[in-house]
Amino acid sequence: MPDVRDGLRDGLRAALEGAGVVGAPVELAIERPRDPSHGEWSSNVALVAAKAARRPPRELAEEIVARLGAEPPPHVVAVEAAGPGFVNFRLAPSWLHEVLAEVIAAGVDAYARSDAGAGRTVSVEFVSANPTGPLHAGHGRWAAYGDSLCRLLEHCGYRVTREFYVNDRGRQIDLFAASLAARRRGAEPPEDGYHGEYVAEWAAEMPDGADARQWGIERARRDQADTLAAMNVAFDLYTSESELVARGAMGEVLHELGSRAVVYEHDGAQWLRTGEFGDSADRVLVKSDSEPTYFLPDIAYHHEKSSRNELVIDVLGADHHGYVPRMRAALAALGHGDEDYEALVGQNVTLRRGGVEVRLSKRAGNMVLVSELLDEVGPDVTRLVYLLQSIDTTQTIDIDVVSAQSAENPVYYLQYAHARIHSLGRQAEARGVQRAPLDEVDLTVLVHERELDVLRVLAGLPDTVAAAMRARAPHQVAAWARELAAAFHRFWHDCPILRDDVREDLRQARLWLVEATRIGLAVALAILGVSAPERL
RNA sequence: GCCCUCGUAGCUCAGUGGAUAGAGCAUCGGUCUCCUAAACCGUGUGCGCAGGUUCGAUUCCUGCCGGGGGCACCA
Repeated sequence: MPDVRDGLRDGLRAALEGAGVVGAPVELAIERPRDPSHGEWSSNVALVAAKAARRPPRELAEEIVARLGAEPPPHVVAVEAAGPGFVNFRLAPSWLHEVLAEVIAAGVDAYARSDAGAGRTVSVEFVSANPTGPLHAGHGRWAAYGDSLCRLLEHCGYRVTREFYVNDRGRQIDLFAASLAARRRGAEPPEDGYHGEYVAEWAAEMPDGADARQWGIERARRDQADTLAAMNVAFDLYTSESELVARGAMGEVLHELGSRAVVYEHDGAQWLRTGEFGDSADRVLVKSDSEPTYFLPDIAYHHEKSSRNELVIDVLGADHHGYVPRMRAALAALGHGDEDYEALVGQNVTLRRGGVEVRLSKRAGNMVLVSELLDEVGPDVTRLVYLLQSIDTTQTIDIDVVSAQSAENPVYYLQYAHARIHSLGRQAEARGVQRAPLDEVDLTVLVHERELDVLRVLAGLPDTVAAAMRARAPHQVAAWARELAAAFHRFWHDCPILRDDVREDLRQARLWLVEATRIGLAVALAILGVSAPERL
């Protein structure tokens, strides 16, 4: 896809050479200045090349400007040296008309795509909630985040497998089964068991003679799968811990580690030398009672994932951050490359209702389920709310605000833009207005600042998507969508389209501008996994 | 005690090694005989504190203070 910066970069390189700066390893950044009065694009060439050139940056900038002025790159109407030595470009609106044509040509399927991933395989594990209960609002964050991250990676040319690991054996399961069985016979669950209301509800559903463990796991998994489906999240691969163990993966990986001489015995237990691979201590693989710790099957699973993927990503909650060094160490001990494993640790979610914080606990009463959020506000709002914020900060979801049918709800701003676009389509149809083919439309009539602002935002989507992918930060796409919505609302307010007093050529160009906006919004929403209503 | 993470406007949050740090909400005041006013326009003494690296730090590093999370032969 053509990029206006290519021409600017070529021009800058030539000017730099003309100025006698040769061979300097210059990181040539061309960015949008924060202050629009500094032009459309700005480069720091002179600042970074000054040292190699042994000249003051401002002076170097002046010379570059003089040389560029003599032979300006495409669309450039003025080049200026500014500040400590920036080179600023002023461009004709034609560069934005080109952007509009590109967006339309690419369409929803192709705009802002890249092949940065080059078809590399990546496994992304997320949610992986224990099959001991429904998904709570905290899990919802990882469901929304993990799935959108996958969409981002796919958009950038990775081959993604969405993975869910089911811890269906071990102590938690024992407790869950015991709790279920106890409720079934009308007794209290064990002290350290599961006391949530759902346990009693599920126990009431349980058929006579059913095995509480097996039935309970299935019940929990079905509940979680329903919730995930309602959130528009679909996993490619569920891996059951007990099946993994049953097929001998645990013994195999233990043998593999043993053959690499990184396992030793101490106090009757078998330890892995994770301390030698960057962890703060060695870890137990097999306890002195011969029972494996949870860690061993986990290693087996990660070994397997690493063997069938070029990159392995785990999405984890903050409470699991301590787990990262040991898994990283175990994978290193198994000979996997350090860069091929990524653990993304996000902060927790808290809920607020009626002005008070609701703690997310598996203990009864105040647990807020994803399914409740879904019931209250629907899947789109639920996902969008999760994705509006970086996972690096603890998120407080105010249920009253999120469920409010008012402007206070941050989701509506975005949805309203979408609804307006579709409303325009309905209006146009009702009035018999049709878009002429793009190559018959004169886009150069788009010179209103509101129109150009929309195009400027649209021009930024490919960069935004690429950056969001690299940063593993889908919320950046959400932020971009809000920017686009804002630009669109302002355009809408100032630039009528269907009104009788609008010239036909301008109307046509604006209709295409709206179509490009629709495409940009659709691309962003697809990455977020959100669909927007066609009317509010 | 050790480790991770966050600290930006009244609130909820974006943001960048650069030139005057943004958006929504809230406040106050404007804008519909006109494609959706859930919109638009105006209204703001904010990067926790102190050092360091850099031509330039809110951004990177160190320390401190404050919030959250974690430190098992539990998972």
